[in-house]
Order: sequence, then structure tokens, then C-alpha cells
Amino acid sequence: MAKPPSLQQKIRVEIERKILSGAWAPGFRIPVEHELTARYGCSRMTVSHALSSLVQAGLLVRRKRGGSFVAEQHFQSMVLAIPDIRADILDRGAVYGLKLLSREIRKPKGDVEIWLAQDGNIIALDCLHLANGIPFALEHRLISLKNVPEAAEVKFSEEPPGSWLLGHVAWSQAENRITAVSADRASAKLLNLDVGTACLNLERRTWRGAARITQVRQLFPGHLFELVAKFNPAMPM
Amino acid sequence: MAKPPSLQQKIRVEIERKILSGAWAPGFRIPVEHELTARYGCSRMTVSHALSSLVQAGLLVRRKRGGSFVAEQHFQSMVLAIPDIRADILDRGAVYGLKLLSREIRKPKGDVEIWLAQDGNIIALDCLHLANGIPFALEHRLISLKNVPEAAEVKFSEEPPGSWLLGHVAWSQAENRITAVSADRASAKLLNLDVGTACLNLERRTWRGAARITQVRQLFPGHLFELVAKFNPAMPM
DNA sequence: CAGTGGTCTAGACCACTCA
DNA sequence: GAGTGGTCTAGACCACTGG
Repeated sequence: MAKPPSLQQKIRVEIERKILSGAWAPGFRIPVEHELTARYGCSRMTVSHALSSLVQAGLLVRRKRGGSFVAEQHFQSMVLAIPDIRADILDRGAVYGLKLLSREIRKPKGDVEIWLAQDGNIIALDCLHLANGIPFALEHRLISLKNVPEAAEVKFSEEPPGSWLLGHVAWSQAENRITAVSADRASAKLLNLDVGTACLNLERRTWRGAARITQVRQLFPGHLFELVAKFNPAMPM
Repeated sequence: MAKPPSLQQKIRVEIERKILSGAWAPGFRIPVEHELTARYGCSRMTVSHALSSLVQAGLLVRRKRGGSFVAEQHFQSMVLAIPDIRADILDRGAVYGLKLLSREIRKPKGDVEIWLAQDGNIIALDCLHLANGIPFALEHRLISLKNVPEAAEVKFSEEPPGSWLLGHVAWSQAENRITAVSADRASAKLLNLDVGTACLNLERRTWRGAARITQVRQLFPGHLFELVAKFNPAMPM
């Protein structure tokens, strides 16, 4: 039941194949648009569109007057799936549970919190995500009330803060840091681990334009959780 | 010295701004192409191109007959920079060092290796990456000689296998798993850590089409290394 | 059925940059 | 200066799908 691929897609896939198979090595100058229009019997726009998508995929570099070349370094980056913890647990077919440990509205303390909230208040949350009743992740979250005032009215006892924010606040930029840490005494107790167990530590800061929205630290037991990143070409070969 | 943005870019940025600022919430039906051509006084192709790029960025969903809508879940994914360890160390301004621990060409043993090499041989490498002489990462790598025969001639005593592969072998697909593990006795000794220290564990498998190229396990001391992933909108706001 | 997006054409003008 | 890509037009036909 495959739908007939468009001409643009055909061109794209054909060139992609040549590059990924190695037939057209990095630095190779591919045929100019004019040749491709002749080869495929189509207009320049069609070829151009196909090539543009390959540029966006990082497979081609185009230079005016110079021509189009196979990119030197293909994939320095990959798409990383950033988890919404509740969705992730439900995807695994497990029952999601949330335990709110603390919820506090207060003035920011320390450099990090002041960086987030500036002269406004913050809401500080600690919560535990459970999968089938087993501790899955420990979350410490700060939300800037100056930029997300409606968060002050939310209990966060049912819906996890990440899911609430995803549905209620638009954001434009985020930065994730991924490290490995040993569980300290308090974290280990909450996650039901031995002290010192290796955990995956995700820290994320989120902005909307210049306005700082939220920052979060999520701690996952190393044996329960893995992040998976994939590179997917536009069309399977 | 900013070059004048193209009309497509203007349209894209303007709509992106409405979405990211929250003015157009998820699920909102944006003006149809015809209205946008009228508003911007341009042809349909121009509008369509701008909207397509927003679809690719995950901000819009378009349905024939239905119209174009702001995507429900913005960024579930982010771009993860996959490190070339040597380049990463040099970027930090440190001196890169490589210590080849073992290099062996042999038949595959066990399910994982047979999965990689099938009926061919593999080259198995263990090496230590050093930054300013300090252990930075421990790497265990397998390369399929069936699909990368030229690797048999490479010593890997100077150039790390990842860098060599990046420059010599095209690949089309990869999968990364990121977990946290405790250093076992052997790893801890090589990395000059205490046994049980939390480490970031990266496992990557790489294909070209159906041909399996390489798989690698890299272990980083948790306190030395972090992965950073960012989401970048097309245009800064 | 009719409105919407998906794709495509056969031109055009311009900016860039290599030779 | 000439070859290349970047962008744009004013149409067109089709596939899909919601009313």
C-alpha cells in the first residue's frame, strides 16, 4: 500500500543512496542542477527542492558558483528522544504513579535559582515518579512564577510538572546536560537504592525567548533507564 | 552585516514567533495558504515552502482539507552532539593521547559479535583515550572486517578508531544507548577510579544499509564528561 | 462535493564567487 | 564575466478528506 513517491523524493533518495553507499564520497561534486533536470526530465524547482532537503539533513553543502558537494562530515549529531517521564512509563505498559514530596513557593535562593527567577518568586517541587509502584525517577524542579504565573495554582499532585508544562507553556529553547552520578544518601533512600549506585542525571533548562521558564534535575537509576538516540535517513535504504 | 532575509524566512520566523510565544497555541488552526499569500503578497509556493520547513521542525502539522495546525507536542526530541572523542578533547584545549590496550583479529564470539560480523571476522580493539595524560574514556570496539576490510591494515595506535572510521567509512544509520553504570574492577583500574564510581556508558551500533559496520562501548568517568543536547529554533527570537 | 495541501512547471531575476 | 545556486511567480493538476 505504499503511495507512489513524488519525483522530489525519488531524486532525494537516489542521491542519498549514492552518498550513503559511499559511491559519492565526501567532497565529491555532484551534478549541477541543470544536469539533474535533464536526467529526471523535470523543472529546476523540483531538483532544487530535493537538494535542499539533503542540505537540511546535513548530507550536502551547496556553494554558489561552486556547485553542490557531499558534506565532509556527515552526522556529527543525532536526534535524542527527550523523555516525558509519564509518557515513557505508559509506553512501557506500566502504571504511572506520582508522589509529590514537597511543593513550595518562595524567593529564589542561591545563584542558580536567582538566575532562573530574577526578581520574581519560584515554585520548587520535589517529586518521585513511579512505574508499577517502583521508584523510577527523582525530580527536583524549579519554575519561574514571573514567567509562568499560572503554575502557582497547580497542585502537581496528579499531573507531573513536566507534562503540565508541556501542555500549558510554549518554550523555544532548552539545554540538556547528561551526566552519571552516584546516588547520595537522600536520593538513594527515595529511589530505594544502595548509596553510591550509578544514576543517570539529566539537567534541563528551558527558555522562551529571553524569559526563563523552568529548570529540572531528574535522577534515574542506571539499571532502569537508558536514553536512545538514533539517526534516521529520510528514506530507508 | 545581516543579509536581508528572504520572504520565506520572514514568513517562517513570523509564524514561528507566534507559536513559540504562545499566541498560537497547540491545536490552533493557522490561516490557510491562500490567506497567507494575500497577507504577504506572494505566490503559494513561497508560503508552502515556509510552512514545510516548520513541519520539518515539528512545529506544524498539515492535513489536506483540514488545514495547518500548531503541533500538539512541540519538541519531543533534541539534537544530541555525538562526540568524536579526540576532537572533543582537543576542543577543550587539552592534549590528546591514545593508548592501545589490545588489538585482535578473530572469529566473532557470542551473540553480539556474531550479530555484527555474521560469517566474517572481526577486529576487536580496546583502547584508552587520554586528556593531558589523564584517562578520559575507555573504549571497546568491534569492527566487521567483512564490511570494512581495509580496517585490517590499520594499526590504531595513533589514530583512534572512531576518527579513522569517520573519515574512511560511510554509514547511514546508528543507534546510541546512554546509560549510567558503576565501574567494575578492571575499568576502574584503567580509568584510575575507585571501583563503583558512576560512569557514563555510551553504546553505539552503526550500519550502512543492511551492512553492519561497527559497534562500540565507551565508558566515561561521570565527573569528567557530560553530554549536552540543545534545541535550536531556525531563527533566534 | 468542495476546500485544502502536495506537487510540479517553465520561466525569471538576483547574488555570489570562481576562474 | 559567466556559471552556479537562491528565490520567486502565476499558474496547473491531483489526492485527500471533512462536511
